[in-house]
Amino acid sequence: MTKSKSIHPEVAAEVLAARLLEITPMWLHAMSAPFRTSGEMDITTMTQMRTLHALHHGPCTFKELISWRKVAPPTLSRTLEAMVKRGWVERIPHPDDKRQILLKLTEVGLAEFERIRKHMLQHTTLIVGALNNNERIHLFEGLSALMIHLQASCPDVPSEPHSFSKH
Amino acid sequence: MTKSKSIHPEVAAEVLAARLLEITPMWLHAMSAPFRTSGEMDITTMTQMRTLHALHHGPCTFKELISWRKVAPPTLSRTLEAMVKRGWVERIPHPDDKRQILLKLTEVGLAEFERIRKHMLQHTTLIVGALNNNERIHLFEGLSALMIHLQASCPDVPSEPHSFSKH
DNA sequence: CCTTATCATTAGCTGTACTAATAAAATGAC
DNA sequence: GTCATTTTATTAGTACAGCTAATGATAAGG
Repeated sequence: MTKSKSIHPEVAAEVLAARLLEITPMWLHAMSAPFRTSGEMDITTMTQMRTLHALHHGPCTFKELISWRKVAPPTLSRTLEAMVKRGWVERIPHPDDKRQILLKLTEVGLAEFERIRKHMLQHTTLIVGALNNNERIHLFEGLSALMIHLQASCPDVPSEPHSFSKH
Repeated sequence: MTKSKSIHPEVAAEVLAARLLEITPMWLHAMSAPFRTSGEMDITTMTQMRTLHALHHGPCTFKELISWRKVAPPTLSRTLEAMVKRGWVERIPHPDDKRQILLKLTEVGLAEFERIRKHMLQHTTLIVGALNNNERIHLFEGLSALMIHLQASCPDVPSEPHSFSKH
């Protein structure tokens, strides 16, 4: 029981992949359901949450954001339009290139990000609280390993917090 | 190394939750990116894939589908409209209640489901293939435990394949 | 029989994704 | 230095997913 190796001497990549495909929709649903019912946040604004997350360490250019989110420029343009209208994000002229823009979280935007993040963390904690410590260890270890490999192609934030015009 | 307990004597639910929140967007992106670039499937049609999955074991009523997907009736109605237009799903009159309808996969719909499923499995296998066996064991064990708890509130398919008018 | 409840759809809103076309600014060729 | 080219963000237009409110058809109940 304590040593899983004795139970599963080997887990084929395909078996693990199947499990991941099974659990992904369930997980998304479990994670987004409370927001949906509370009317607080929709699955559709997960994308806005990602954008808030990208900016919460500091400003970033439009160009970097589309490259990180891997979306087409008009898609981000629209998302930003909505977020600017809500007072979460500011468009700032780029000091070195008038074509480009810098995106920066407002105070309100940062507060909103942290509020939602806290809410999501509480909810997720409640879900995984149903696991016992041994199960949590397995999941944590496994996810951490997966994350390392995913991060190579998909970093957590677009890049280091910027320091423009300091050269 | 072989016994994770010696490394992590305890993983707080909140720590695990934070990791899950971190990895979820990365995972979604890694999973959907190739479909997006190939134009084969979009993140937006994940919902159609779920609907196909719900029906691939047999017909199901509209009512059951909205209860399983936990979406508003008009949402499913529209999704079905698109899927019917593609020839993947049929609307069948309910034998016992003229208000209700039964949804059934067509041959084409089933083939499409299995084709996409296979494609997704191959891609996911490629991703988790980067993990070593020990990591795969952890992830598999952890996900399996999580799935059991999620399944209570979110079953894999709406219900058993139906057998109407057999009573 | 006639009111009420249930069921699926339509209409109309928001939001995310795409491509194609556009306007503004930077870059390069000459 | 001027003009063509490239780069950058936006607008226009389309498709899809989510919602609520309103509709029409059918079942159920008084």
